[in-house]
Amino acid sequence: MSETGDAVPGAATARPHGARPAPTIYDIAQVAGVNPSTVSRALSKPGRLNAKTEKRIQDAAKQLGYRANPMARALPTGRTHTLGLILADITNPVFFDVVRGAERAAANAGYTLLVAESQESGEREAAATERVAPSVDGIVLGATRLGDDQIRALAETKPVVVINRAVSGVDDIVPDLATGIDEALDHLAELGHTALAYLSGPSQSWMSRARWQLLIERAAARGMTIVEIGPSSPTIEGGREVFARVATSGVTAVLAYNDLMAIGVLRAAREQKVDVPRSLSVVGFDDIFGSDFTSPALTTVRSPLDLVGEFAVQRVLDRVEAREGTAGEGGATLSTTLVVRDSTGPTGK
Amino acid sequence: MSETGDAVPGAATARPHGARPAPTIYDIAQVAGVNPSTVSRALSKPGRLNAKTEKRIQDAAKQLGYRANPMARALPTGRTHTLGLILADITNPVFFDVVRGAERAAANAGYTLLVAESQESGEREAAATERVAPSVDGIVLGATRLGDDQIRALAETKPVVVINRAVSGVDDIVPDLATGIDEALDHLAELGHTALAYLSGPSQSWMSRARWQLLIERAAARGMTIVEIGPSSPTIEGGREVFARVATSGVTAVLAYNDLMAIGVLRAAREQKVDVPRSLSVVGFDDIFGSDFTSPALTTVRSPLDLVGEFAVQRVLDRVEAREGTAGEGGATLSTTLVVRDSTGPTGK
DNA sequence: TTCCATTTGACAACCGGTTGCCATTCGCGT
DNA sequence: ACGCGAATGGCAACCGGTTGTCAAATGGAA
Repeated sequence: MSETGDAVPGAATARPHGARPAPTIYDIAQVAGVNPSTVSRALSKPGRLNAKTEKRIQDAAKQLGYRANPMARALPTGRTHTLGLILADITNPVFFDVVRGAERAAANAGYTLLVAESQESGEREAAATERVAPSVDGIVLGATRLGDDQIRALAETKPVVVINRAVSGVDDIVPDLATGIDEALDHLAELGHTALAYLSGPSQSWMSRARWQLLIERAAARGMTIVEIGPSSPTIEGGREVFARVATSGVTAVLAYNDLMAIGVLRAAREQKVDVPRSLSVVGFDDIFGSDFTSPALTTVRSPLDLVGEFAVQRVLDRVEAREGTAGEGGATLSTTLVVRDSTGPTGK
Repeated sequence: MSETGDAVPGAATARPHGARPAPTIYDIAQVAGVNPSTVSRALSKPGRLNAKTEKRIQDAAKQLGYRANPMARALPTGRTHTLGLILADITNPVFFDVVRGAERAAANAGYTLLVAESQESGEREAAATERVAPSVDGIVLGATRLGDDQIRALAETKPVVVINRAVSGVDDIVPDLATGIDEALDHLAELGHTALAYLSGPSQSWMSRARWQLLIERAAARGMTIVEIGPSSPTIEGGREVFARVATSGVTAVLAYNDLMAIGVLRAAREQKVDVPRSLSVVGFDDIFGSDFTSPALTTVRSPLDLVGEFAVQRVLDRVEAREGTAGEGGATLSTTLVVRDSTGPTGK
């Protein structure tokens, strides 16, 4: 007889929060009159057991309000059903959609998302990664400050997918920049622009360099000229600061590394009484939240960031579950597009 | 000698990902020549052991690159060192700072944050909560769709703190609305406004009602009149839709339930050629990211959302660690303030 | 040197599941 | 009615820590 949960001797059940302990498979086993291992099988491998027995167990589980203890399950299996998402800065609007897409994909697969922030610091990021790594099955790294070697080392530990960056030997999800850049250049060409400037972001930014590379290449193909101005801080302030150099560069249109910088340019232009888009066309990248609040509303190259998050999670999951996944294989579905708003217009000439 | 990370002896068992198994206290015990339990004590209760032994063990741990397995630790102790943050909508900019503040507070305390999103659906939220609850020590609930009873039931299971809402019997962190509202009304009064309108959000929104209650009370005290227009969707679209009713209501200033709605009003006003602030002053709530991108830039009542997140986590932690915490006790440090920008001005009269 | 009070650290049980192995039972064909 | 193979479910070990108990070792005092 000896009751299971009640008269536990030494335990004294001095629970932290005074709640009664959650039911376990042992409780269910007792109610259903079977062995705990049978309960485990009934719950995790439907069909393995006699239908009647299985039903009896499931009824008991339901009746007791049973919820499997994830920790207990993770211990022998090594699988936590949790994924880590590590971001340089949660408040950076670029990541909003990434987080949402990732969260959704994870939830759909029955996984939970652990979000950690590195506050733009390499050390903190390393610390955050170390803290998160042991309790997740896989990791999505966004705008990481980690070095290639650190990332590769991590990737040998568990499945890792990098977003918006490429690290040789590590999976990545990067939207296809070419489509959006082509559209943007075509758009500017149509409006008569031939002399462009690129306002580059931080010099270490993989994405800033990638955009710049593609821009020179594609601008050249169209017979347009383009100069790089920067690098500078990828913020509103950064954009504002380089405005003077834009104004004196003689270009009629600028593409900023990101929307924040583009907004900075817009502001500086307004302060200097430079008319956008009449005297200067401005194009951003990312289409972050709020980029249509500005006046003029910002024309920008939109990345499907929610899909980036979603695909990144799917890719990690493919690896975790050892299936030959091809989530988001080929940038086709991850193409970027130009969102034309009011910050671009015909050249003043 | 023996370099740190290199010759880790790992047994190279066929792991899912091919990685060598993480070192355990058993490995350390073997290296240090002691019993595993001794290792456990050396690592978790410094001082309990002979200094020499302790050092030897710690050296071995360092050499092996030991990281405690959180699951294994959580199993006997019941403490996961993880906190759950459940939000209705991660992409709602109002939560950005909450997430950041919460993440920081959690990280500082050595805790990890588990973020889940309910996608504005009560069912999904219940599901998300159920999924998250077993693996966290406490929960912060933001903009929840759960009923009071559900929340109370959850709160009996583990420490719960609700933000931006009050549920009797459950801890909450709500900024002090009065300070900001007083400032806003004083500001409008100074500008000559006497007839105001409040654009209310969803009728079930606790926060929308709370703001409205305070507004009538404080407006009356100043001899101002105020009418409620709404309820409507707390979005840009929602704000735009009620603009017609604002225009015909005869008021000279509106306070919108949140910035998104205020921005909607700004847009509709521009479309209708209504000059803001000359013909109409507009005040928002929250000071979300991007609310200064608009033109005119939005005057808004700012809530210290990062502190809300931070205090909520601290409060949960106080309960989790059973200390008599008083984090954020008294709204003093959580006062709201008016951010005056360009959407408010003297009445046209 | 002897004896006792303290340290120190080993043993083993336990947290709540999972899973390989094996004995039993069942159903079926003949 | 009998024999056989497959279906079923019990047993026990294990995942990696934590912790109560207790014996051994240590040190100090007499």
